[in-house]
Amino acid sequence: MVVDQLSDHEVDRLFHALADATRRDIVRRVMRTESSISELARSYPISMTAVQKHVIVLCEAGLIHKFKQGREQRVVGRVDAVQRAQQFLDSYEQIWRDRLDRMGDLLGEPTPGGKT
Amino acid sequence: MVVDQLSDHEVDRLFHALADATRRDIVRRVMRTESSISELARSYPISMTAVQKHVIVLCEAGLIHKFKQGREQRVVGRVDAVQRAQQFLDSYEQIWRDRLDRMGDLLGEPTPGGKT
DNA sequence: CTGATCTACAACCATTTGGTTGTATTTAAC
DNA sequence: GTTAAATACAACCAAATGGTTGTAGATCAG
Repeated sequence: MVVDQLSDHEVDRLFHALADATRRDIVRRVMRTESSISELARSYPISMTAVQKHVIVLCEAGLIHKFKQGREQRVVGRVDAVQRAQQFLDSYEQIWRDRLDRMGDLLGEPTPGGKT
Repeated sequence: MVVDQLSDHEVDRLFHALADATRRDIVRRVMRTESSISELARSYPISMTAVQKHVIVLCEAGLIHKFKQGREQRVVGRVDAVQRAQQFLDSYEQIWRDRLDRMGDLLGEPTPGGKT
C-alpha cells in the first residue's frame, strides 16, 4: 500500500504547510476550483505578497500546482500530496496496532483482529 | 464518520507538532513503547530541555499523554490524535472527489463511483 | 501607445521556534 | 541524611516565519 517514501525534510514541509489556517483554506479552495493568486488574495485580509508566499510554501510541499496562463499564475490542488500525508499517518496508526497486538500476545490472547 | 470537529487553532497545533522530525520520532517511539523524558533524551543529540519542549508541544497537540510516576515523567502516544488528523485529511480528499464528480456531471456522465 | 492588472522580488520588521546553559526542586537509593 | 537522578523553569540566542511596503516587469484592454 505504501506508494512512495518521503524524506524527513519532505514530511517537514508537508506538515508545516498544513499547519496554517490560511494555507489550509487555500488548499481547500484550489482543490475545489482552480484559481489565480489575485483571486485568492481577494478572499483574505492580508496582502497579495503574503498570499504569494503561502502559495510558494504550498507548492514546495507538493500540495498545489502552479502554472502560468498569460499574466496570471493559476493554482490547482494536488490530492496526491494529501494522500501521501494520509499514508504517513497510517503508519503511525499501524505502530499503535502492533503495540496492541504485542500486549495481546503478552496476555496469551489469540490476536482478535490480527491477519494470519 | 466525523467524530469531532477541531478548531483552526487545534489543527494548527496538531500539524505543527508533526512538522518536526525529532517530534515525529518521539511520537513513533512512545506509540510503540511508553517512555520517560530522560530515556527519550538519551536517543537524541540535543539537550534534555530541548526534548522536554518537544514533549510539551506534542502534549498540547494531543499526540501524547504525560503522567508523573515517582520522579519520572512518563510519556505515551495517543492514537486518537493521529486519527483526528486523518479525518481532517479525508475531508480534503472528499473535496477533490466532489470536484471530479462535478466535472463528470458537466460531461453528462453518470458519476461512476458516486453513491445514490 | 497608454493605462490598468497580475505577478515577482527585495528589504524590512515583530514574533515564534528550536536550541542552549544555569539553577532549583523533587524523589530514589544508599 | 547525603548523594545522584529526573524534572522544571528562567534567561538567553540565532534562525525561521508571517507579515508589511515599495519597486519593477509582463501582459491584456482600449
